[in-house]
Amino acid sequence: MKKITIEDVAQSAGVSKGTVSAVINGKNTVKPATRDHILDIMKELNFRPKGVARNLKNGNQDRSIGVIIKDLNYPFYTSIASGVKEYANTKGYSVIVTSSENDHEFEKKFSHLFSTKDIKGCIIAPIVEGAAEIEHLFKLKMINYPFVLLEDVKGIQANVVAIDNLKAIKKAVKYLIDNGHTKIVHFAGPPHSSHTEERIEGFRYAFSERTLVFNKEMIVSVGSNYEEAFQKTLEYFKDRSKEDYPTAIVCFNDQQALAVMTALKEIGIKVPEDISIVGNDDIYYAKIYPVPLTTIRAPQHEIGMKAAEILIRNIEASEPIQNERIVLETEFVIRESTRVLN
Amino acid sequence: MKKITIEDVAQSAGVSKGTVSAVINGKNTVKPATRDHILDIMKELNFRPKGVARNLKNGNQDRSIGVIIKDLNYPFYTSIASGVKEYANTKGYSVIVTSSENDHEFEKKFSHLFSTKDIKGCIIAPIVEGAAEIEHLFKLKMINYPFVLLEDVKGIQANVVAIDNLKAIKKAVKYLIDNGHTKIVHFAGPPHSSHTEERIEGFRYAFSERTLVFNKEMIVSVGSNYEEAFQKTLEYFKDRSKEDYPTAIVCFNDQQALAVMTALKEIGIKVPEDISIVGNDDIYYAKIYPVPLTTIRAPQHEIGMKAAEILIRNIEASEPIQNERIVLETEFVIRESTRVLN
DNA sequence: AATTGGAATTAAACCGTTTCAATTTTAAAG
DNA sequence: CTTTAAAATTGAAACGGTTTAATTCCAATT
Repeated sequence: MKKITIEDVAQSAGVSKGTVSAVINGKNTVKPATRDHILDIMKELNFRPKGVARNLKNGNQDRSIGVIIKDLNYPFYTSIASGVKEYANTKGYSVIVTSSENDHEFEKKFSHLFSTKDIKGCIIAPIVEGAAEIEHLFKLKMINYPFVLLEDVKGIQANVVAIDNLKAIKKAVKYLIDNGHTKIVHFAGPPHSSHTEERIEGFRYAFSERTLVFNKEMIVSVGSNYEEAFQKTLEYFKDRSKEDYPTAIVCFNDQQALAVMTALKEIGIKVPEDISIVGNDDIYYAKIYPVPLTTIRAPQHEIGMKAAEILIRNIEASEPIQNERIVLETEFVIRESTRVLN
Repeated sequence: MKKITIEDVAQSAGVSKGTVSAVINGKNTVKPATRDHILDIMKELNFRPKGVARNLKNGNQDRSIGVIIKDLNYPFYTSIASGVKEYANTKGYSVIVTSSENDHEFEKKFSHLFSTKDIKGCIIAPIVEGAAEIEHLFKLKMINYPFVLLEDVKGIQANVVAIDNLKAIKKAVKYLIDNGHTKIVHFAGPPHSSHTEERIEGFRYAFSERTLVFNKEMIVSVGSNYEEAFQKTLEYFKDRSKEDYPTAIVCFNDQQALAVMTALKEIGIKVPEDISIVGNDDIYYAKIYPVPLTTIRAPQHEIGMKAAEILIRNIEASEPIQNERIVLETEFVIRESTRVLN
């Protein structure tokens, strides 16, 4: 089954390629009768002009950039994407977004897809695992394809717009310590993620800066997936006597926090009376959680705006790329899921 | 500032285009010294190979489809997109999503973008306004570009995967009527949207089927934007005596319902004790609203799956498109924001 | 019937890569 | 120093449209 080309249509209709092209592009130079005839043939042959070829000659004018996020359904990421969109639109760029679903293969596929489809550049929330594969990023660099990372990736120098996770968690933990919490626990994110690592580090540092002892039972691997976090929370409390309950749990992110709180409710533990909960991200819905969530706000919109700004500057520069690295501040937002103990 | 081509690089490096091409594509036939030299020149000239041209020759293999939703931050749409993704992935298609932000220009732009970038087909949540502009859809039809609409659009015959809004609302309203609610009001969506219209119709029909009188004060235009809905709700209750309060409000969607409930809380009206609230869509967060929301569940995931299925079937068919129209059922989910009065 | 000019159509050049058969270079072997 | 095979490189064709200058068509006018 051969691909139908404009040549086939032209031949079949007994006209030249140019005329068919004129019809496709809605030019008004074609006689109505001819036009209709060509349209008929196009339909009959199921002719689908190849976009790529159409763009080659004129060098398509519409500018667009891509965003690769990790989860289309986690508001944290869509908020970032909205930020990107807002800035990009002011500069006349369209933005298209894709989700890697935390699958490395997808990240690779999409970065290739973008660079290959005349998307002028892209913003990537990279999947940073143990032995991170980064060839695809090197490939982008080779062809001078502009991109911005939303997280540091070891082994590659690139534009980065990130947040200071370490500092953020540290602030939250210190707040808890300073307000009388004695048994604080961190429910950590998915293993091998740099976010997870950074947050654990921040947690430790808070203890050391308050000259308190840290021990590794304070870190519980719970993940960020809702179901998983829910189950792991249940497990955690299952064989634990009341005296061993933590007074506060610092969660990996707001999604996990929701799972944790739901699980706690199920087993009759009250938030914040029995246990205080701190989230991370401050997604849109955190404030309307059954117990409004105390959390660490990442400036999602700003992250997106800033990344877009850098990206577009790179796209429009004629000189080779000068990498930038920007770290945005977080804000500790106190709501009702934490309480003061002293 | 002329665009740098592979020719320029070749010339500058003193080799042929073929060799440069080999370097770009990581072929191992190039002598390391040559390779490095070419790489240097590429960097120096800031050469960015044009994706479009790269794809022309081999007819790019990776298949992808696009989704145009209306709002990246409304979970209803991202859930649909996830459904699309799930099905598409099983068939080896990548999916990229864009948001029109309810702006017709964007919808037009994106549909053009997709058809022009070798995205094999697309799924559109169309903006259906009064005098809907649909030329862009006709353009797609002309070039036999496969697409699926998530809502009927008057004046065009196309693939459609929709839900029966009318029936859904009717069911909800009848439930309220049958459970003793006497003063029911509908907070309608944005004007000129077919969803808005259908829901108003459903509301009327419920009354007529219960042989009750309907009057148009029962319909209040509130919109779906959070801020707007919040304000309009405040206004609605401002100069109204308690006796004139409705016993139940049927909301346009869950986002609006949240705004309404938040506004009610602010002015001291209790849900569901004073007023019952029914949402629409059943977005992920509806069940964790401060008062878990009674709502009409649209099978978001299934909508996406089905649309993807039809789209991909169309993409892969060699015959001209046979339009399909599928209407999915909704489900009335009773939670805690409504109460029985008799 | 010849002329004219605008409308419709054509043919060829062009866009910027990749591909691949043909050629040249290189290194190893005789 | 040849020969040979393998490695590296070249150059032209190809991809499938769009563009535009040149040409043909056709109806109106002389």
